[in-house]
Amino acid sequence: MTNKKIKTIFIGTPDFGIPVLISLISDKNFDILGVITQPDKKVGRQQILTETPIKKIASSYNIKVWQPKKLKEFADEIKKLEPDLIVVVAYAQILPKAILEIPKYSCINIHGSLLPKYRGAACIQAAILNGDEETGITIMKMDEGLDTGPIIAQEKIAIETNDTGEKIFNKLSELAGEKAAPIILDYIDNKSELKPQDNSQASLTKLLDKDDGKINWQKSATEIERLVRAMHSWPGAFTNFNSRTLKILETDQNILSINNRHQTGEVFLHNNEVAVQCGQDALVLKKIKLEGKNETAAIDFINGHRDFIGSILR
RNA sequence: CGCGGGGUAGAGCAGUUGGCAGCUCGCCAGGCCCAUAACCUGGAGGUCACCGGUUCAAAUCCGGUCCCCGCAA
Repeated sequence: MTNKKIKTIFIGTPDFGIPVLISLISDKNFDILGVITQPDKKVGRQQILTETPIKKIASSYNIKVWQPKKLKEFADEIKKLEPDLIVVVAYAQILPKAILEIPKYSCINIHGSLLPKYRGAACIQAAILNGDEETGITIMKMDEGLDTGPIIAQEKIAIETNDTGEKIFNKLSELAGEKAAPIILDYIDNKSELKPQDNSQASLTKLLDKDDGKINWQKSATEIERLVRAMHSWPGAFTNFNSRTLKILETDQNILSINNRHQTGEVFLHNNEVAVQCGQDALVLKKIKLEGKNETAAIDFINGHRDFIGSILR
């Protein structure tokens, strides 16, 4: 074991990396030289300039924060710091070669899928959309590609039938926080075996767009049920009712095998529950939210919107 | 000052030429029925977000405050 502290730079932006950052800060083996995160952005209804979640945490621990617009232009600065290790968790930029070469223990990335499946940004949602029964985190040594580096370790979790994108996000985030430090220490002590990724099994996920949450009722109820869970809580699954955006927050996990009795997208009552006809089978709505209104149980929603039953969602 | 919707009974919503506050569901009581989540009758339940103004009279008009939400980012 090294008797000197490992001089480490942490790079990340959203909440996802917080547990990892905190575990590294708390671990006496690491000396966090500083944190690199995205520049502050205007956020929310009031367009308030807001710090990234990682910046808030770093600041609260009095850790130096840098927010370069382009990482490439910051390579020289990093070099001067002489880091032994760089840990990247969800930064949203690819690290240039000039930076990858700096730390002697290289750059390590923690990714929210079981690579080589679901490289890229929407890895967590992809696992739910595809109906996978498990997902996990991959800790890997970075190379110049997007999530293509050799794997140091993987940790799996099961995807429950009621798991949403947000829940998996949190579970994986916590899992990463627990496992990151010990796995990285093993790696530095040369106790881990690096396995190259099998590129033939690789898949790529693109960054989610708001429109990715738009429901196409032509699809099967099974697919839409997964979409609703995967997109929760951002960007959220939505449809259109009376020219207003209607968010579908939660559906019943049990699909109704009902076909040919209603038009696609038609809302109907079934066993005192609100259902929508899909391209294949039908889906029972549980929680919905109309634009400008609060979250509502679907069955309560119809009390004040008598025309909902029988309407066609588009 | 980014744009926009909203706050009315336990829930979901109507209700602005100012004039006794309504609907659907739920709840309570009774009735019908072999029976019911069905149906009928009756009932309870509101400081109309808050503060101030105009008026004989404000949920409604005017000014201000708080809170919730959609878009955009």
